[in-house]
Amino acid sequence: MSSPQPDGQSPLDPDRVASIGLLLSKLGTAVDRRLAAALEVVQLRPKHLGALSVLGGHGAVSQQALGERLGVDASAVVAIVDDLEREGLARRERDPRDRRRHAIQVTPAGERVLARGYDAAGEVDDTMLADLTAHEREQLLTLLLRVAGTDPGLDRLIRAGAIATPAR
Amino acid sequence: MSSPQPDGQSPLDPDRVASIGLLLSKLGTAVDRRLAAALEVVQLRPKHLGALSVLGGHGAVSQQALGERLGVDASAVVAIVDDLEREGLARRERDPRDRRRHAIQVTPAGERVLARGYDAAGEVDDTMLADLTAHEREQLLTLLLRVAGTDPGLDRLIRAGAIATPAR
DNA sequence: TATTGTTATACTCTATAACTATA
DNA sequence: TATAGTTATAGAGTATAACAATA
Repeated sequence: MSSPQPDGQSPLDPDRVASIGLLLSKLGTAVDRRLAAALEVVQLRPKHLGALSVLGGHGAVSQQALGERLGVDASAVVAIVDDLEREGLARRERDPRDRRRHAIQVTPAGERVLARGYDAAGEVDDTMLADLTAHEREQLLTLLLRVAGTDPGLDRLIRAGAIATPAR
Repeated sequence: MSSPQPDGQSPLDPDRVASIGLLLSKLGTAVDRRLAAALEVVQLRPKHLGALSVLGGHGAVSQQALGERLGVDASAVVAIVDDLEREGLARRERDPRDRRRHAIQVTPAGERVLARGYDAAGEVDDTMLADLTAHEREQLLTLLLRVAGTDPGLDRLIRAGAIATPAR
């Protein structure tokens, strides 16, 4: 093995420097895996949590609007809402003022599942951020939000509430 | 348009708190998209850059070892090495001491493409981290590395060199 | 004509199981 | 028997185009 560093410092080759982008990419997939596992108890997938999260709170939303906020294609929204409706977590209702539109409503059951989904996301945070102090978490969040702000799609997603959970 | 916020400028609801995990997940996919786009000029996909990065420097590596370090399945390694070999970026050679094993070697062309891949990753970093000072980048990297350290698979990946690029 | 939702399709990525050749 | 590599296959995610209903 290569010589390890004394404390939590990185054992990276000093001639090389880490790419934060590559690290974010790998961290993202690791989080996805953990999140998917944590959501299994609620029989939800990450995309459903994202959709419920954006829908929750905001009254009725069209599928078009939901897709824009989530940054996913309209055809993908159909599949997601199909799933939510089949599980009784959301309802499609025709918008009487524009009968092309569906107004998606989260059901009370959907709100309850959403709350449990938030718990699952909180567990993932607590597990992965266990070594960080509250101050460090705050620092990390602030920096990540600033990075996300440089990406219009991410910015929209965040403003739409896709990463917000109720204060605990 | 009966949303509580007047326009798209709404900050986060004070009654809700952002999940760093959810944010990391979304950031990861955003980075993936940008990285994939930046790598198109080299006709490389992110997974190929990851493989070349782990292979580069470490002489000959078996596909088994490569898969473990990348955290991907052996069958996926076959496809990746197939791609690299077809493009002349790596070679499979039988290990004479155990003829079941392949020793994967990066070719000089592979090293050149790897260098350009690193450039692409650097561009993604520079774009997404443009608003951060050098000190803040350092802070962010340190925090992210500590978070990654809590995940055995990520830790292995990082130690194998999957996120390292040459110092610039 | 344009827009909303829908369906069909295709391509990528990932994971699993079965097969082969070597050990 | 066990291991390294390979192949086939199935599932989920994502993106595009074509279509029906409605505006």
